[in-house]
Amino acid sequence: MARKPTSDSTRRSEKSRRAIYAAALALVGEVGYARTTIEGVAARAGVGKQTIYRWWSSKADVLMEAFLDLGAQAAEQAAGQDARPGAEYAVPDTGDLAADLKSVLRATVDELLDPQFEVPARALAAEGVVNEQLGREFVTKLLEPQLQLYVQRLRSAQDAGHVRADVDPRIALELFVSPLAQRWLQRTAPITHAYADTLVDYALHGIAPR
Amino acid sequence: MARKPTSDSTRRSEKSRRAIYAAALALVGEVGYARTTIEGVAARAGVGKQTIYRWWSSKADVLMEAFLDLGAQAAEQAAGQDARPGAEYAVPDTGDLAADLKSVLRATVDELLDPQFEVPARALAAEGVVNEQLGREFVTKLLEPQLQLYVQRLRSAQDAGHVRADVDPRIALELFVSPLAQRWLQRTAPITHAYADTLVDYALHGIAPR
Amino acid sequence: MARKPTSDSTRRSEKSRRAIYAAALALVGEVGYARTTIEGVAARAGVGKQTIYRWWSSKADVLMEAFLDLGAQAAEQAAGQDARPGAEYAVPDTGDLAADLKSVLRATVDELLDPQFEVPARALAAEGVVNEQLGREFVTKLLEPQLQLYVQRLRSAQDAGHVRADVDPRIALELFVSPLAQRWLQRTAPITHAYADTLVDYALHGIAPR
Amino acid sequence: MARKPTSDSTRRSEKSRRAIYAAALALVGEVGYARTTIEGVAARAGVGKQTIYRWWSSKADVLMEAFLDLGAQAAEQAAGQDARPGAEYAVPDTGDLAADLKSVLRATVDELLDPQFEVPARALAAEGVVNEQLGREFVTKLLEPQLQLYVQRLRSAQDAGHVRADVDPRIALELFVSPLAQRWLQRTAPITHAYADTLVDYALHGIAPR
DNA sequence: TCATAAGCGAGACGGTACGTCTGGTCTTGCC
DNA sequence: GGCAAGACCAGACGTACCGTCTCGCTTATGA
Repeated sequence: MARKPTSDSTRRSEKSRRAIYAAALALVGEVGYARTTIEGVAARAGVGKQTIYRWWSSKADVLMEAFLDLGAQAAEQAAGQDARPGAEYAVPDTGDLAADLKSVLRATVDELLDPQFEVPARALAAEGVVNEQLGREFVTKLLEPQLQLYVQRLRSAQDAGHVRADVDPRIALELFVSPLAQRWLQRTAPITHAYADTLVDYALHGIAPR
Repeated sequence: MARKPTSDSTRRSEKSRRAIYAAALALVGEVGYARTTIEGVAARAGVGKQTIYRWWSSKADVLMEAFLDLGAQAAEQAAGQDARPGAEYAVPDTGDLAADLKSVLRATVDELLDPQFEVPARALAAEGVVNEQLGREFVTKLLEPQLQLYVQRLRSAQDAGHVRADVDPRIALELFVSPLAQRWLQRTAPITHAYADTLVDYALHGIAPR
Repeated sequence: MARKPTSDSTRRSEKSRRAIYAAALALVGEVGYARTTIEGVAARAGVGKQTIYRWWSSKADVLMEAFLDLGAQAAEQAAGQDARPGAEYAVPDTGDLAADLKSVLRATVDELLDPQFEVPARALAAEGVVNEQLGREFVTKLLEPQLQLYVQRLRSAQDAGHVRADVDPRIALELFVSPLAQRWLQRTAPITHAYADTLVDYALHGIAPR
Repeated sequence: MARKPTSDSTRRSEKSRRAIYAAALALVGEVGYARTTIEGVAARAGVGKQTIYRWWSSKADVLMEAFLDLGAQAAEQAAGQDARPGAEYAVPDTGDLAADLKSVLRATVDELLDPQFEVPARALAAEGVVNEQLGREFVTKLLEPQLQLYVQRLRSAQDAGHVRADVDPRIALELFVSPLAQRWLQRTAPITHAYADTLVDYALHGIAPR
């Protein structure tokens, strides 16, 4: 997404890059996405505006990379050795599918409620709704890798006979992930651990009488 | 949301109001939400800027009312007598829950893919993600009334013994509605009638072996 | 010169206009022409940039009008009744041509050495050297009207037989005016009352033996 | 004016110097002084910006040296042996002062009308009006040496009794040189051979009846 | 003869100002 | 008093250059 035709990127200032990420995330957190401006980011980062325009094509683009970087850094910290970006954690596989899914979904609830994560994530998600290019990048780089972890766990559950063989795992995971996502994105209702548990139970056994 | 303290509203120009709605929807459709400006709407509607600021507080606010008006008009056309805004249709109740849900969900798929609907809806949804006040209004006035139709149908199904009594209908409906919403909002995957059907089946019977 | 296509100028803010003139002249006096910026003028005048760009096409244009206004105001003050702009004073006509010319030329020397006049005048003159359009306006509106006063006095002297009839007054005046102008503009040598007197004497009687 | 403390100047690239002069003169001729930029000169000369900043302190400085170099080269071509910079030619001395002055003044008219000379000369003159340091250098290096040629010729005329002994030659020459200079600089009126002749005649014999 | 230091092309950097665009407010007639 | 029109103050936009600062590369001694 970045407009990097000019760069051999050798001479790029690492210090500026980090300062810009930090400033962008801080400003979005403080005044929101709409009132975050490139000028503001540049001023806060102690950087010329051109240094931003040289490497990124838009405010959304800067924030996206800042957010990806934030995730990458968090991952590095969490597992110094296991730093494959974008696939930081796997869904646990204890053999108890319901428990494993609930555990991860509860962690997701906690993350979605963490203000430090929430504001930039919301800003990116909103921009992605309206800006197809950025939306697809958001999905490809952030969302889908997370969802694939569920796909893996569900496949393993199919092998163990805990999920029907004719079920498509990529669709199945949406039964409990999407409701959470929609409640968060659109604020249709509060999200809690109990709610997460309920979603998993309903998704596994359906709502019709057995 | 509108800032109507000034107005006596008696003298308000109906012609201007309709022209503003039309201009706002047209511009959003043509150039997208971000590049739609109050100035542009005013110019296109042949209206002074102040006439917009007098009755609405923001670009999002204008678009929201324009969109609600669009829905209301569509409803009036569809059913001259049954014009209760926001609750135009009920989910059909033929006794076959799966068929009824699939039928409505398929209609929703069609609507989400209609470009005339898609662009302003997407714009409003995006703004709502980031702007809590507008988001809540969007949910209250547009989304939740639609969802309550499913709640009614699910309650009726519970009465008929087709849905377990201990199931919360408000959560249950999210199993098939939210995945569709998320695929549309975030473009994680395409939405089709077949997909809608699958969601209903999975939601009713779960993904675990019976 | 101003780019006034938009304006009916009825609604133009007189207060802003005067504030802009004052700010422009003050800034040019304080930091020089090159370091005077439109942004600076706007800020100092407490005015939006667009209000400047709406009525003037360039920094030079603003300064030119500010300078003309300054002259007009000075003239109004000097002679409340005799406020014909651009032709404020006539060269005196006492019958003694040499004395009359020396008197006016000495006054010009004083004006050229007045810092309040010098800095903006120099800035305009410099811009006019390089910018033909502005240069011509400068000459037409400021310089030539002044020079025509000398033409009138020289014609009167011709009638009185104090200047040869075959002499072109428009050229003749340059013999004493242009040397002063060049010394001032290009700083080739200092300008004094004595120098002014010498120029008049040389011009009247030539440098060749009589 | 150049900031040469760093340099040992032995290692200086002659090729770059010439390329910079050529690029500067070409650009000033093509787009004018204001729109000539150091970056543009560097790019056109195929030179790094630092190579310019290393040897010159400003745009005006570069152009001044380029212009001096242009004059020096012209002089070298005109007289391979007589290449004293800045004092290439003397005013001819045929004994007929009027004829000698007219001849040189006519040549000056031709030079001032030569576009190749005019644009950079105008740019330098304009800068000099506003920038005292450069203005003085311009006068010292270019203008005054030329004027001194007239001083010499007028002294010789005084010796021959063709100019009054009490006349200051440095002032006298301005009677015919400055009008020409002002007409050129400020475009107050056209300059022609006939005009030059008239100036000489008026200056020699005055405008008063003899 | 070869390291070594200067000049060099290139271009990223922190800045400033440009001229444009829009936001939201205010003012002026018209209806 | 609502309205169309549009001037006003404010300030962000994305661009162009400023003058400084590395970066490797070439080149020309001088140890």
